Amino acid sequence: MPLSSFAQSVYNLCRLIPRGKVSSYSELARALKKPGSARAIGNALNKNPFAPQVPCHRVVRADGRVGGFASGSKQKILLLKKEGLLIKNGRIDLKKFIYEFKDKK
DNA sequence: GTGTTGACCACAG
DNA sequence: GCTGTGGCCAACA
Repeated sequence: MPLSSFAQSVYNLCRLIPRGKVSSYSELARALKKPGSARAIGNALNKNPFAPQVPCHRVVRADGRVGGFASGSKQKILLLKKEGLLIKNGRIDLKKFIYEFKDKK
């Protein structure tokens, strides 16, 4: 297996984010049942071997900032704008565009 | 096994 | 709004 199980789970969740919405690294971490691993999530997405197949650009920071991007945060913002999101000063209105993963209990 | 790095987060000032 | 500090986790040397 070319990829670690952790990374696979991350990409798998990214794929589930609907177009026109975004999610946060923390949110992904919670979906993985590993809260606090937001940093590790970003690490996995940075390598993202499935880009642009996987919409990793739909993952932003918890405070609404775009965070980073392998091709430059600018490119990330542009992609999100194309998806119909509103970005203000490099920031996103999470209240409107955040996508929360359903945690099956 | 230890230390460094990184697309992070929360808190304090 | 900003910076700085401490803490979290995974990957790599």
